[in-house]
Amino acid sequence: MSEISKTYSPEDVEKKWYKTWEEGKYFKPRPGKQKEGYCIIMPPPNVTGRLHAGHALDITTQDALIRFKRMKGFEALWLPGMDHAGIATQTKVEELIFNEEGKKRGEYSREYFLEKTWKWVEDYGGIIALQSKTMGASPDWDYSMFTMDEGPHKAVKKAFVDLYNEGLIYQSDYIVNWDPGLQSAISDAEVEYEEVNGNFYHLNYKVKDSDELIEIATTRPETLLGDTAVSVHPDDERFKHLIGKIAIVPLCEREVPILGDDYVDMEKGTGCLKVTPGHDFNDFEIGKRHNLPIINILNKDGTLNDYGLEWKDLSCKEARKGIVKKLKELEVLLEVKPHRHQVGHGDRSKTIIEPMVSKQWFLNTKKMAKDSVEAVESDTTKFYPKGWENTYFSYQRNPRDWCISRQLWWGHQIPVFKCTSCDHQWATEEEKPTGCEKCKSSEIVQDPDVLDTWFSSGLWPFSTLGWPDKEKMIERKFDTFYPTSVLVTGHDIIFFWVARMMMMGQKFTGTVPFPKIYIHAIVRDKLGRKMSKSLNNGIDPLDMVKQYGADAFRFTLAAGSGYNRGINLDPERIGGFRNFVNKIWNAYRFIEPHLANAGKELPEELDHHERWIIGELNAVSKVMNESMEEFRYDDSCSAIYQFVYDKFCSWFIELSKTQLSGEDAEAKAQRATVLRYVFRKVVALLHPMIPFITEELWSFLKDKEEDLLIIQDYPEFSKDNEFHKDQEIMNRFIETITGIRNLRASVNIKPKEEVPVELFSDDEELVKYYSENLQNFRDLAKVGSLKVSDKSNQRPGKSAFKATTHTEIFLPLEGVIDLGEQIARLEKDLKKTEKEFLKYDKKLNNEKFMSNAPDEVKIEVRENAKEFEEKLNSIKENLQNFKS
RNA sequence: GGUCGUGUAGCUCAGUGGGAGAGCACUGCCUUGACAUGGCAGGGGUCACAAGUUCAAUCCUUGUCACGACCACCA
Repeated sequence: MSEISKTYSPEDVEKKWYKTWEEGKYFKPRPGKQKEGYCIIMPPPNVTGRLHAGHALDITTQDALIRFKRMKGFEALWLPGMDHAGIATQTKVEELIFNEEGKKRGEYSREYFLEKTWKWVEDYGGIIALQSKTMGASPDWDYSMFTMDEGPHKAVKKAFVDLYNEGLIYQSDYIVNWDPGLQSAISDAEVEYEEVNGNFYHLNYKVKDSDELIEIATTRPETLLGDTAVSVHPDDERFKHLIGKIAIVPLCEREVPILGDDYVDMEKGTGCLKVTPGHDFNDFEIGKRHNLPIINILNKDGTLNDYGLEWKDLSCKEARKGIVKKLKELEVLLEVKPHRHQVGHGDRSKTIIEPMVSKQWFLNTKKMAKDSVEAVESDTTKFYPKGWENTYFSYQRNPRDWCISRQLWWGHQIPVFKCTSCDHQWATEEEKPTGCEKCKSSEIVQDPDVLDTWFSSGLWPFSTLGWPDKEKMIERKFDTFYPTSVLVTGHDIIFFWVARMMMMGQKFTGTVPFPKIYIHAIVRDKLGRKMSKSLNNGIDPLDMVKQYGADAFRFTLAAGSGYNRGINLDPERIGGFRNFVNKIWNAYRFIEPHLANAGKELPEELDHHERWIIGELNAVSKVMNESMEEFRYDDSCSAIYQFVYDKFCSWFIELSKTQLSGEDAEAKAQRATVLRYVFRKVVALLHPMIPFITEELWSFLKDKEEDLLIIQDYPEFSKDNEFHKDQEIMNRFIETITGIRNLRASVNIKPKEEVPVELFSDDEELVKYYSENLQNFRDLAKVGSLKVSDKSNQRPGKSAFKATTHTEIFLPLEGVIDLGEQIARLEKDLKKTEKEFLKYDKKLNNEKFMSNAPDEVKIEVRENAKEFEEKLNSIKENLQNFKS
């Protein structure tokens, strides 16, 4: 035998099969027996991205699904793509230009920058797609889309113009999260709050024409330069009398009104609030209520502008120091109390966010959000696991208008034009309109801002399928694949992405973009911590693939994926599953020499063991189908693991050895046939999880005319293949063999040494079965001589003895065994069994139980009681016997 | 402050109103003809705590404690 190596080496196998699949166009959707499409849209990774553990899980769960559905006979499309990632990419290219040319934004033209960015995308972008291939991802790469491609760009324009003309997109001066690093507005969702150490500064503001002072607490003293009011609660007895008077803001000596406003919390701070509508969200609202002027004290880069007085051009942080010093000198500053509070940071830039008023584009999402909530409430779209609905609802039930404009260059430029001669402003899908639609002037300019990246992401499920271009929709089979079948993603982007797709999908296609949403876990390190650069606890998927093979890594991720929220990934576990993959390899090595002997079809007449393994195979097929359908990869993996390892390798292969090396040619051929049959099903069942080794083994197992495993039928459950009786007997047989082995070990019999065994049972079928399978006892438990009889017969004397609920097992080894030890062991067992028996017996004697419990429970308890009574009696009698 | 979630074997985690499970780790024995990335056998848990519902609670209810995620607030 063998050219086949003793251990499986993944590297060459993986390369070979990926190439074969890709070149053979096996990832292309092809119509199958289901006559239906099945489509998963891959969450498009950032064009700047590198494969990390989260992607690996994303890929594994989606790829397993798409491979499963492909084998089930669906026209399966996994549509890959790439996101232009406005902020991330812009930042990267700006850095590049700065490093190469020492120039900053504003020192080169928009055209130059975009040229550079496209070049960057071409040269370095999309590495992640190549990396995905090492994981065995099977999307149809020919279908791939980039969010900046012409198709999605047209979709973005169409969507924008429609929403604009409907009045849902509007432009407004409003307070937004301003990222001074990016010099752009960002959406609420892109702000992350971090706790930092700060201070409460207590300041005294003078009240005009009075000796009174009003004490105010603030964490940001520098913003007083933008104060346009002081506010107290209208019912606050302490300050009520000040309402209507004028306060004087220190430093700038600005006279501002003292207001009464319900928003003020009497309990907080000093009960007096300085109002800075230009730089605080709540103050902005107060300002609106009282028609206060808005003063912007900041430049776009976060430094102070002319309102900054002597601190002009300093950053807020710098200015604060100077201002505090000055306030102290002026004796305005009363005290400084340390205070921990949350400060917003840009999720990409990590710079401190300044609330700032500026002119931005907003999308009113109220109606769309409501529709998207209803779709989930009515189960038109279902979350798996269901709990994530709450997260989704919490965002969608209180939608704030979405700030969709970004002061960046990389992205979809807002398709709004303005006429410089008549001031008319309009949105159009035309890329380069020639003149004003009203006055026909050719003096027109396009809005310089670009759209939030998530705007184009929201259209992704249908823009990738050709929408809104009728011809493209036919070409890309919109009708077959939309709505898509399921969305698979992590919970961190339920709001960013899932909610937006739900809104846009319903808005523009009239239907939800997917009926199911599977939210997978977040990958963490083995201690449950998030993977991060600072902890240096990241696990590189490429490393894992290299070390253990893609299959083992995939199986580990799948086995850890169900309805859980986190996967704690420990490389040691991958090692464990690498061993499993190797086990499969070696199971094949065992079967291989017998393949030539094997028939194609399962024989008509199966023997007991064969019926048993077919029955177990049937059962595991059922579990696999059901669990995959519900995204319970964990259940799928443990079911197939157990079947392969335990049922197939430990028992069926072991039971087949004697047969296969025997003289009976017919029996040999039959067993070879069954082994081949079962193993072909096993690799098919496993293929979605571990595609590489299964494809490799299939190439040895398949008939010449058969195609690759990737498009073979997935094994199905069949009523004809249920063999409950054989499973029951086999389970008892396994218990008996284990019992014999246990006894051997307990009296230190060497593994090679044969022992005599006597079995007693009142189960006639079992007695018959034991008698007909003497050879199996020899093979599996080194039984030299076996005596089987019913319990009416005389038991042997001093022996190693064990009772099961159905069989008494004796190893008559007088002289070898230590009787005292045996008795001690039996007494321990007796106690345990007694306890178990009493548990059931007590119930049977409990009137309330007997009158309340359902019949099937009573029957079961009665049976259990009987079984344990039998075991109990066996132990008691024989113990007595040994003692006498 | 709110929402959701978690607490089961040394570790990582499944699970069920009626007999406590898996993988890894651990112990002992085995260089057995597929596999030492292996085989056989084994030890180990008051199912966080308390009360309640029930004939029956690890599972349902309430409370307590601990932990986590997200959201909001933050003068």
